[in-house]
Amino acid sequence: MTRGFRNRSGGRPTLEEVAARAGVGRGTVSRVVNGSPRVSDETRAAVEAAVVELGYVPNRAARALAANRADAVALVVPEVESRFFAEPYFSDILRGVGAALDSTEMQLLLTIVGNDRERGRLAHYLAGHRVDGVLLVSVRADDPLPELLAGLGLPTVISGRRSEREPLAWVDADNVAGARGAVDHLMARGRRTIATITGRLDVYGAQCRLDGYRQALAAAGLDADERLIAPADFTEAGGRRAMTELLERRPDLDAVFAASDVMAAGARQVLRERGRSVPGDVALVGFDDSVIARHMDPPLTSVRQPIEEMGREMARMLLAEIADRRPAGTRSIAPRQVVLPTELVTRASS
Amino acid sequence: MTRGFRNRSGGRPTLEEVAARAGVGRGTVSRVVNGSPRVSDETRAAVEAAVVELGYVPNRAARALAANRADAVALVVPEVESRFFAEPYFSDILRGVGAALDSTEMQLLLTIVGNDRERGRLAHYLAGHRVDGVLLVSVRADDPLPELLAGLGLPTVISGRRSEREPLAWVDADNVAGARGAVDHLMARGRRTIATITGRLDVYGAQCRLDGYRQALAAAGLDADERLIAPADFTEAGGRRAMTELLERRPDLDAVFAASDVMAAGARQVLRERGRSVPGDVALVGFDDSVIARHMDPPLTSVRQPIEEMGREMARMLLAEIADRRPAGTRSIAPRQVVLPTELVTRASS
DNA sequence: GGGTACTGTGGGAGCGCTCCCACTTGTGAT
DNA sequence: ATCACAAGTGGGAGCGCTCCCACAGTACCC
Repeated sequence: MTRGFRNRSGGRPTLEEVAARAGVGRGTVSRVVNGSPRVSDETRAAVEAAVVELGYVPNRAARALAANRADAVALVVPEVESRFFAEPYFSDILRGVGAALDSTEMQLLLTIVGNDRERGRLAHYLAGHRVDGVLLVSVRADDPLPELLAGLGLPTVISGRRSEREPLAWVDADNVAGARGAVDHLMARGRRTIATITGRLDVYGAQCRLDGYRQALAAAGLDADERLIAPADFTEAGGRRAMTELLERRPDLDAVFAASDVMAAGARQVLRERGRSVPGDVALVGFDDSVIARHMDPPLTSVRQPIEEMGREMARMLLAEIADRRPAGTRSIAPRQVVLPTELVTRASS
Repeated sequence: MTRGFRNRSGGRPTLEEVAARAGVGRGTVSRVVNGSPRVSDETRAAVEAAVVELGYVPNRAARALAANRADAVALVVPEVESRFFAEPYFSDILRGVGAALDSTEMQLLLTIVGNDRERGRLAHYLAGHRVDGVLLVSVRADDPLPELLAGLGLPTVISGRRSEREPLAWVDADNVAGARGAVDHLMARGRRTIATITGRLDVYGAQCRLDGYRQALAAAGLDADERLIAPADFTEAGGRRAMTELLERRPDLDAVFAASDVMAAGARQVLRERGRSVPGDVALVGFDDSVIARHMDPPLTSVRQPIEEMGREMARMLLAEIADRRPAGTRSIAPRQVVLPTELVTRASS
């Protein structure tokens, strides 16, 4: 069985060969493969048959070169590698992004930038026109990466606003409503003196959670004593410190809303040391619904963020943004902000 | 400031422009950029200056198309996503692979195939000539993936032989020597009745660890009682079961070598229930040096595999293999098998 | 002096696509 | 019948590279 013709790429069929087989021109095959509507049904069927018979798979590089695109997006995580693997947050995001990209020809590049050297490499890399867009996750407020990307003119979607006026396209959980829901839940359980332990208030999300706390109390016409608010920093030690303060200032408190599970864990320790039972004396609610929430004693009521869904949404937005920048676009005015609802997971601590 | 000329790719300079700037031909710039030695020093300097001035970065797609390659390799993990994130093994491998690829133009594609549908997608993807090689990690003996890759003629490196006669290029830890070292250590501590809990013996690595155990005993002229060998399956429950058996068959044993830390943890539980102290009554050694080894009570002596180094070595091998298949190759006869030494991490359990 | 061998260099051809323009038909309005 | 216009199609040009052949220049040997 001799096959006279064989192209360079090891026998892989090209567009041209498919065209010959189907008895049509190159352009037509291209249209079919790319799902253009301007092809008659019979021609389309003939081409599709040829594609299957020959086992044709488009050459990525040729397509990318001709169309001046990369067919790839990067998921950039400005975080040390160890944290990337330690936090379930990232695996959830990755799963969501992966799911959204699954039905696409888009390739996902995972980029973990742990230091400034790697940040420089990434910048150089992106300048080389190797991705069509960037998904930015877990960015600190002072990171120069977003500005850098904006400078390159690369479509970018960020997870979690960095401020109220986030210039980049973003998706975020509804931190305000989540916090409000947590406090409402506490009030519904009959608690009246509800304290809160906040995250670092230079982080926008922490600010939102505090706002939600305030809104809930205000709506219920409850005591809005500032002594019930203890600022911390998202760490366990911070949670301990804040809880200690709170107990000193308002020994009569009967509930605590912590802006993260980790801080709630710190608070729990102090509560135990001081002989306050949970939820008997003090009800406790956290935020994030992380693994530790399930493993605490008693298990912690917590506000769950739809992380995977956030990842999926980010990818969708980015895809839309990329499509919008392409010449022959079905210019769809992609949304540039998406807020996803949170969910209160009730457990024994409240 | 009007710039008369602007190419399609948004002002990114091309080879041609660099050539014009440096006053040389296209070929010469290509040679410089690709590190060919056949360029005079002065020409090279001129070109390099032009590259820097223009901020030239080669267009990946064009290069891939012209050179008929992908400039990317895939790290394929046939495992459900949750396990990928749960096991530190993968993050270590990834770190090693990343390190080896860092100095390269090679892009790393992380592919987690959790089921047969995804396996099919991967096959189609790879058929599309999108990677130059594949790194295969954590493959079960009955997985069809390796054969599939071999069929595609893709350079492939696997971590851990699947059998003694592994046809693919592989890198593996020295399981035999690791096990032997563990048992030697136990003997040096004065133990004489040393049992072992094996992994699934259809896994080649488990077989090797058992061999190492046997070799160590044989070399010392010690009791090679088959009743001291309890087969298990790498799980904690299996470790418990095996330990229970062992205690029934040889209540006089004074040491146990488990072929994984997880099984050692199971054994530890049974030992505690039966009132045997560790290491007082029974010394315990595990394998893998995983997180749980450090967190056990007492901390577990364990055989450490150089996982990150294995990842690095895999990437090196793959790169060499790919280079060997390229036409104008410095045909270097890349090694196709690498065995890396293990290391005994001594802790309080022995 | 003419060969022979290098080293260094320029540039044509071509990789497999997409884009777009030109062309052929078919359809309906005039 | 004529024109206008859409739908459907073929194929040229060109994306930015690499490969390779041709050729100039220099060096060395008989």
